[in-house]
Amino acid sequence: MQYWLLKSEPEDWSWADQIQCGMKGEAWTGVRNYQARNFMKCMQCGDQCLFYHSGRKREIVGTVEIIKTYEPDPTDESGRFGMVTVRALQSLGPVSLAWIKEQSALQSMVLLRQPRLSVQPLTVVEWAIIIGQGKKSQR
DNA sequence: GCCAACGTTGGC
DNA sequence: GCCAACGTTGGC
Repeated sequence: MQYWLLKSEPEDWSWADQIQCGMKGEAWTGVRNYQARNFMKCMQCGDQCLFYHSGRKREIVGTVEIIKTYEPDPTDESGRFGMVTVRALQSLGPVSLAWIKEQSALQSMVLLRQPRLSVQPLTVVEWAIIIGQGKKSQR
């Protein structure tokens, strides 16, 4: 079981959108970066991911689960990139990028080192710290 | 709106 | 195969 972080511009695909499609989930299309693609190829059903809003928001707002592994992305005409399918698991109180930057235990997160990478691996520790904070800051 | 970081493209 | 030019992403 692996942990990941997925980034999305809320204007394109928001946490509210993700929740709205419920148990059937939604295809995570549009990744056009080889490093991100390679991480998606490693994903297995049951792996869990933090859902991060990039752009204006810059915060983690929930978790999703992989329910379908890597397959070709029909929105990619070149045929080079693929997608996975994810469904919403739970909402979290927002965990902001600013907060993450303040945590000494989170300084090695890929999010801080490679801010442009849209699919990233997480360590169990990073996952646990952020989930803890997300539950604490809920409502 | 700006800019740094990074990825891709294309000429050589 | 190198590298300059260019485009995109995303934080500030």
